[in-house]
Amino acid sequence: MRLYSTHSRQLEELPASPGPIRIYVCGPTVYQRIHVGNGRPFVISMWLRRWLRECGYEVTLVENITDINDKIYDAAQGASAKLAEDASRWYIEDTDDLGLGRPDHEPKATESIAEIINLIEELVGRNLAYEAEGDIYYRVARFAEYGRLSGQRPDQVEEQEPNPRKDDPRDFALWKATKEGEDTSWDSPWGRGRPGWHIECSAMAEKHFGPAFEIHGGGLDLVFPHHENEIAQSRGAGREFSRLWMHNGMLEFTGEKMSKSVGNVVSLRDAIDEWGRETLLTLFLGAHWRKPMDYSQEALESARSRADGFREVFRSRSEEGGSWEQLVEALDDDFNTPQALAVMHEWRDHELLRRGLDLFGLGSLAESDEAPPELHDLAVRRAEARSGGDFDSADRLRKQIEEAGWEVRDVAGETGYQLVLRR
RNA sequence: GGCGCCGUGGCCGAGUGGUUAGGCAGAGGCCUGCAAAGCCUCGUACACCGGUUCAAAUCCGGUCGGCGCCUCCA
Repeated sequence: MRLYSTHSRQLEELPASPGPIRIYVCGPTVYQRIHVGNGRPFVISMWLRRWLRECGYEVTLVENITDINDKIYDAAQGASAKLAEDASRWYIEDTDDLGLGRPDHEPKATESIAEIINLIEELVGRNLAYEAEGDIYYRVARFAEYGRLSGQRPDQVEEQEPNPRKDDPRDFALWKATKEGEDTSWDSPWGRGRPGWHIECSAMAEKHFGPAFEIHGGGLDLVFPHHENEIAQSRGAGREFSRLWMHNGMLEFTGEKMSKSVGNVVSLRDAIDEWGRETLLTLFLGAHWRKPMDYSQEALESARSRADGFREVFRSRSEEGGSWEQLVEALDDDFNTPQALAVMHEWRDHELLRRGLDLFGLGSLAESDEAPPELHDLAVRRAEARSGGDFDSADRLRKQIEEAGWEVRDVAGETGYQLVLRR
């Protein structure tokens, strides 16, 4: 199987299966309900894990929850521990409702403080980091590879607000001394404080995988500085770190990135409640993981129609044709889910299609809806009315059935019928 | 300004040198008491300008446009 890596900017062949594939994905910073865009790396990584296991790999998926962050302090107003805990729970609840299962491990930054401090000490010991008034900063200029992942050259990075504690404006914080208004902090060799934004991922990846692993994932917007800094920390400390970098494209809302800072967000919770998990997953499936994805009314309606189309297949006769190999071909080529979706649309073999949909958590589309007995009574009465030529009664009965949320369809034969739940 | 991704028929979206993508929407037809569903038929698309080639959506160069990142971001 081949996957595109941001680092090499080309497709890379995965080691042959069977073999271990360790995947670390950057999960969300939790300070409110996550939005649909935050759900994309979760969905993609869960699908990828299923597919790699299908291919015979031994996959371990670690997806962190960052529960220490400036945003949390800002949003919590003195109750950051509580907010982080609540928001972590919302995240689990909302992604659970996608029906794709859970990653193998979901470490939290707050549960990895010891590892974080150890790693920082090591970086200080290697003279890659320095202390300044209780803060610890990474010395970017000392790490020759800095900028390799993002293609940024350190001297071209725009200068930010000057921070007098930094030797160099490009240096980034590994540890921040506690400031007023911050209600969560830990002891460290440099006094009370808390980790900077990037160090937790380096520490947690190593905690679960050791010095090297196969795949690191996350949103495209994390390439710089987040992942660049992770590389600086981990490789600076002598670890090989990730071999392949997968960055998923952003969700767009009227041509603009869906982002909390832009304010054009739809929560995953609302999206699931309004459209259902099947429509949402079908929408995700129709966009290649590396490309931007349009989240719009039209796109959702189209996805819903596609999902309904699969339901229809299971309502008609199963027919031979199509092969699993078609799906393998699509997914082995950079995990091309839009191609996989196109392939499945051609399948009329129930068993084959169900297996394909199952892979993406859409096996529920194969399940038929069982109408309540009273609707069957109405449908039978309608069929009788029809065969007796009483079409006024038949139409009235059909309307009654529709009002109950179901659709009655005639099936070959005078009294045959099918009841279908309207969605 | 720097780094990167991308521009395919009404819309979404595969496709990296020659062969049908697929879906959604739409039109016509078959079927049907009428419907619904299904099935059949219908679109000759690849931003623009050059170049390479027997052959280019696909390779090369340029132009225009969109999007992301450049220390809050999935």
